[in-house]
Parts: sequence; structure tokens; C-alpha cells
Amino acid sequence: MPDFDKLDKAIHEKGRLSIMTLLATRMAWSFQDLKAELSMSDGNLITHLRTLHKLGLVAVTKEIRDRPQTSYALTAKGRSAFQEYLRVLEQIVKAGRK
Amino acid sequence: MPDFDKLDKAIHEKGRLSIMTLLATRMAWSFQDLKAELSMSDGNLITHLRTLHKLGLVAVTKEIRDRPQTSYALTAKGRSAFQEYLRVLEQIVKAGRK
DNA sequence: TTCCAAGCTTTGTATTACAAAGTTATCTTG
DNA sequence: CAAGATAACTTTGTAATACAAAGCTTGGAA
Repeated sequence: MPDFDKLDKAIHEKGRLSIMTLLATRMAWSFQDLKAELSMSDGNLITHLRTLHKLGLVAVTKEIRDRPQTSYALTAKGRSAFQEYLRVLEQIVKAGRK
Repeated sequence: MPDFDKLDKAIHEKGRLSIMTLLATRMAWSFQDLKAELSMSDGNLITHLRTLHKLGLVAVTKEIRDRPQTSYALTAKGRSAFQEYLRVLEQIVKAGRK
């Protein structure tokens, strides 16, 4: 049976799960790109990002190029936590396809 | 990108996700077996089961053999909803493993 | 200086997971 | 038959939290 206890609650929530997935596919995403891709409100998006940041899963880079721009990327910890999470998803898929 | 909108909220919650996964592996589960396997409180477990039942994803069978015993199983609708859900999980795993 | 957009905070609402304790009904044991 | 005991619920209460909407702040462009 899948190891449901290892389903990291911080990652499992739909909003943050989509953020984490996006961040896993590219080096870095700007706030605006995330917002456009996920069509979330500013407040909701930044709250999720802050949650992930506080847990050490996401790194924040503020730079000023043209307009000010904040970028988000997975940390090493975030990357491995997400891989761990994906391992549970795989177990679930395997079990559920039987 | 994965189709996050199709992540059925009723199924995605951790408690119900584990229930659905168990139900997918066997024809039927008794209340007691679910409870033992998932170590949930009576109240919590039955609430989740009722939620799934109200949505038409889970069928309930009450029978009296020895002790009274209630059994739970996926409906056809539940089975296909779950497979649909798993399809999204697969997309996520695929995207996240890149 | 005035405007605008990016990023962030605040406020409010509504949902909901979960535990714990109480209830009912059926079956077993003295 | 009375007295547990156990299954399956229901009720109650609490704490967490997702999300939207609107306001604030700062830096660059016109």
C-alpha cells in the first residue's frame, strides 16, 4: 500500500502542488509568469509561495531589470521533497491501476 | 502541463485519497478493515465515506452476518472518476521527473 | 511630478478536516 | 432476561486554511 503518511501536506494542496510542478520543470519562474500560468489571485499566489519559502522549499530572488521582478525556484531541499512526494504519487497510481 | 483543474477536489484530499486507493484494490472493504488500515477515527472515516457516497463514488452495503457489518465499494462512476484522477497524477509525475 | 505596474499585506468569509464523546441497535454471555 | 460489548453512526466543537478583493508601497517611465 502507498505510504500516505509521506504525502507532504504542504505540497499536496492543489495550489501549491501546481506551483511545485511548474517550478520543477524550469530553473526559475517570475511571479508574473506563475500568475498567468496558474490564474491565481496575487494574494493567493504569494501566500502559497511564502508558505513554501518558509518551509525552505522555494528560493526567492528579487532583481530589478526593466521593471522590478521577483523570481522563484526550487531549493535543493524543495527538489528532493518534491521527488519524494512524486514517489508516493507513483505508488498510488500503481496501486490504483491494479 | 498537467491538467490541474481536473484534480477532483473530493478525491484529492488525503483522507479520501487513501480511501479511494484502498477501494480500488479490492472489490469491497468493511468499515472495520478500512478503519484499521487507515487508523482514522470513526467520525472522520464515516464522514469521508459519506462524502464519497453522496457524490456517487462509493456504494454502501449493509449486511448482518455474525456482527452487523457495513461494506464499501467503488461504484462505476467512482472507478472512472478515480482513473481520471490517476491520469492527472501521472501527468504530474511525468512533468516533475523532467 | 504623475502615473502605472509589480509585489506584497490585510481583511473577511467560507469551507472543512479531525477528534472526542454521545447514541442506537444488534448480538453474546452470565 | 439482564448486562455487557461491539459496529456504525451522529453531534459538537475547534482549529486550520484556501481564496478573493481591496488596499498599500515602491521604483521606473512619461
